[in-house]
Amino acid sequence: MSDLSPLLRKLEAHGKFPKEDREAVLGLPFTTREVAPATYLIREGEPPRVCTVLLSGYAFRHKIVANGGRQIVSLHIPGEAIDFEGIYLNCSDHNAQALTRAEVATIPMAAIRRLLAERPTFARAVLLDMLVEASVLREWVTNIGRRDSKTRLAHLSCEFATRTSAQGVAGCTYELPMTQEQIGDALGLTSVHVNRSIRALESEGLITRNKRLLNVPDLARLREAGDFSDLYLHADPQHAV
Amino acid sequence: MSDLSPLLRKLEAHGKFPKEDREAVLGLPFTTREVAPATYLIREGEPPRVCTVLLSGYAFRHKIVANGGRQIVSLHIPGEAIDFEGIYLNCSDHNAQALTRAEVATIPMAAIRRLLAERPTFARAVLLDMLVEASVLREWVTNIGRRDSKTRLAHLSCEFATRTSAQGVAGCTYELPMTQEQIGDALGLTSVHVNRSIRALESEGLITRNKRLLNVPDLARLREAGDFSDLYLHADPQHAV
DNA sequence: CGCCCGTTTGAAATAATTCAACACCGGTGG
DNA sequence: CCACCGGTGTTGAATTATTTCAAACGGGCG
Repeated sequence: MSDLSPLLRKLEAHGKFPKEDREAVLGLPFTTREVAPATYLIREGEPPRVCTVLLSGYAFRHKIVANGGRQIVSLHIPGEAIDFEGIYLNCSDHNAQALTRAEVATIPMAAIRRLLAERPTFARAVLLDMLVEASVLREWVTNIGRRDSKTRLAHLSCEFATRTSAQGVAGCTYELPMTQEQIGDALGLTSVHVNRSIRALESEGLITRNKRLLNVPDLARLREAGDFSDLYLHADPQHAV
Repeated sequence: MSDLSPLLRKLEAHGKFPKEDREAVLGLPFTTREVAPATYLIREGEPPRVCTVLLSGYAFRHKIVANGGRQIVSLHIPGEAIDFEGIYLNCSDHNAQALTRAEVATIPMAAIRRLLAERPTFARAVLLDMLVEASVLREWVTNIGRRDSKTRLAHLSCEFATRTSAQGVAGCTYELPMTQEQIGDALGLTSVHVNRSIRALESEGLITRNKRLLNVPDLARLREAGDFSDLYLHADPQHAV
């Protein structure tokens, strides 16, 4: 049986919870289900009644623009709650879909709100999570707005490698479970250009590939190429007060 | 004498505070100062000891990339706190500067944290503010990643018009207090291209200008051109639970 | 085996940048 | 008072990055 421990692990990343908060999180009511790739988890415009947490697998959020284009605005790894905004906002401003086959838990939003009011450490962790999410979004704005395609791609690779390994999901060889079209939608590029950028990084020896299994022989060099600093991820516990 | 009422007004946008929270916010210790345009309010890498609130004037946050480019990641109007992330993160991941001459209040971060622990309505408003900020950032990612220059510019104009008029700062003729270079840095474009896009909007009759004073004769048309929906601003009190 | 989705590649078209020059305007100092 | 100055806005021409369109390829799966 699966439980909410991935969520707890994520929330405790910046500081361990006291016993009561720990138990309160693990004691939240929830149901789980297994979903196929591309299953919608949130739909823009709908009121969120439940909070969805990724227990395993990956997910992404996206928005659609007038000309039909799609922009992926965030990627999510196991342990992450993908709709904390539903806590106080009653209208979703974006969509979310599973990227891979995934196991998700759904928690009634009311239970989350109650915990927020009763358990200060939990409330703190949720706010902290939002602060970090905003920081990541600022970096995405910067990445898309001011870096060329190769740099953008290298940056995204570094971010993914860093986040997954911090959560113990993957090491320096990892699967980037996205099609090139999805990568393009995340970087504000077309899939064709993503393909050319990937091959450029490959030919420079910055990455090697075996279908979607990425290998980064020299992370330092890729970070250099991607203008990547992990400061914005605020993953270092020392960086939280 | 200026006080923190602009901050209170902003925090109360989604729901009035009870008397105690109200007084607690207005009773926060603070100092004010007048700053010139371009004055740095936050520097990347530095630990935030104080929380800076805009009482009047405008400000922006930005990040610098390896090739020297700058990306503006958010704009701020009176009443907004520009570094809530300092609440729990002890290292700034971006810079902030005044856009215009501005009056800013600085509040010791410790006082904010104390209030967060003691006044639930205040804590809720701060979390809500972060949720909305994240939503705006997602829209910026989308705007920069997937819309062409004219649409991007129209969108930014609509956002600015909507946000300022919601705070009672301006109406449908308003000053966009940015140079074309700054607009470019906000949209991921060059100043030259911003200029051409502005003139294109002008020639289509979507905006008229008198130096930096913008006039929008038909907001509905500009919204159409900018693929703008104000849903993501979550300004409607009904949208908050 | 054949089909479908995703990848790869080339060539042409387009959006945006770069570089350069000039106009404008408010402010400052002679 | 005028001349100059620096920052901003405007414009054109050349260049570059990225997109678009189209076609072929490959591999996994029914």
